[in-house]
Amino acid sequence: MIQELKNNYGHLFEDELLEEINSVATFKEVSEGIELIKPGSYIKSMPLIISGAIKILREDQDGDELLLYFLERGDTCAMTLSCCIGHHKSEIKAIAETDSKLIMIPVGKMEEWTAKYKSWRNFVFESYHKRLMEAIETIDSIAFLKMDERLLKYLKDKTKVNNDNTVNNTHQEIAYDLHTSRVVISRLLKKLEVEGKIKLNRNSIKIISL
Amino acid sequence: MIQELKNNYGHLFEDELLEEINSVATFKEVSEGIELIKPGSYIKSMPLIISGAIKILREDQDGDELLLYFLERGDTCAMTLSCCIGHHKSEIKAIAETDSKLIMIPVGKMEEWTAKYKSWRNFVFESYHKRLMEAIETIDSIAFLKMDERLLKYLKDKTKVNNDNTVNNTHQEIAYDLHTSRVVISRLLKKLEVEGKIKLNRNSIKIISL
DNA sequence: AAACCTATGTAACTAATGTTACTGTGATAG
DNA sequence: CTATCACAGTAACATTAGTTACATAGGTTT
Repeated sequence: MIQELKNNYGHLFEDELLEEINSVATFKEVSEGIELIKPGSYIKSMPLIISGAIKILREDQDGDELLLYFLERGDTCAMTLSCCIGHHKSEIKAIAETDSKLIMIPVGKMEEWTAKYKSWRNFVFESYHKRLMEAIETIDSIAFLKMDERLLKYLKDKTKVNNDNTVNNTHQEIAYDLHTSRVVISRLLKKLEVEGKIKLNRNSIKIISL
Repeated sequence: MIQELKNNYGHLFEDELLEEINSVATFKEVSEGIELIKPGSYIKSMPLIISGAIKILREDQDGDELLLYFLERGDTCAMTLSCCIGHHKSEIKAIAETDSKLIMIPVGKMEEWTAKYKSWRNFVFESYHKRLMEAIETIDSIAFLKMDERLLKYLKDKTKVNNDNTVNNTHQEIAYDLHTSRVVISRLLKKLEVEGKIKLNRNSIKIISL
């Protein structure tokens, strides 16, 4: 694990901290589709993402969903941070977007390290900043963009986090993420196909040029 | 200023920190409508809010606006925090919603205090958490609510932060905050009036029961 | 191959929101 | 007093998004 840590977080944390992480953290591999965090649950450890991608969703009372953002290599979950520190319940849902490798840090250490290591504090603050910006970017999308533009942005984001120019999702799955209906997504995707920007297949969408 | 500090932040910070704040911070009074932060600007000091309320807005390229949330007594601006620490530009706009009293803390001290005072760290983390939650609540509103429900929520929030059950805004101003058009707001407000929930006047809306 | 399931395509319709255009009204400056 | 202006009311229409309903296509199971 220490090697994974050094490769991915070596430029951020000093050796002493890397050693500490190595001695208390546990390594975790998750498969695509695994639910990591449920809304309403308490969280006992904080993930550092080594590889893969995690999808962060908001869920309302009726179970309606909305994609907030993706976490990638080098990221951590700001919601988890604040839940841990403030002992709040989780307000979001996290699902492995792809097979992913994580390093799980026990809650107790985090507090300790914010006092002890400047690099850790910076990492935590930077994480909060990034997440707040992602949340605001999501607000921008919903508030200022129309559904066709949101769909385009979604496809772009997907190809980026999956590092694959084929999006392996059904129209229904996309509709859930964007909080709209399957018919709307099918309609707009068809429009994009007619425009030559994508090629539609069963269970997948080949991106040609966005 | 020390008295204002103790009254409003005494339960959060230890005496030593209160003294430090008192010795380096400056007191600032702003009138309703004053723009405190422009998008794109760099920020040199961080506000602790003593009284009043600050409106935080997002602005897109076209100058279209959207209300994100309000800051009140005891709050600080998480965007400012992360801008200061990460030396990013401001991504938001802040306007005094009411006449407000602020204590401005120079950027340099913040970093220092996060190492030195546990209470300060907790305050900063708690602020981030609150702001992230507010941003997500805003996402909920836009994504899951229809315009009439958003308007109701807006009126409720307004009466709360202003501590006044008359909302002193034109329909156009409300339309800007909710990123819609004046006609839409007039239409929905009229509906609320017919339902007996509000009383419309020129430049103001009397809340009867929401 | 028949039966079945899931995903997608599409038409027709409804609902919500946004736009344009015009009217009326209260406040106020000259 | 009246000209002007900002604000609000409302109708008519356009656009976008959501809904219902059904057809078809591809893949799987039996």
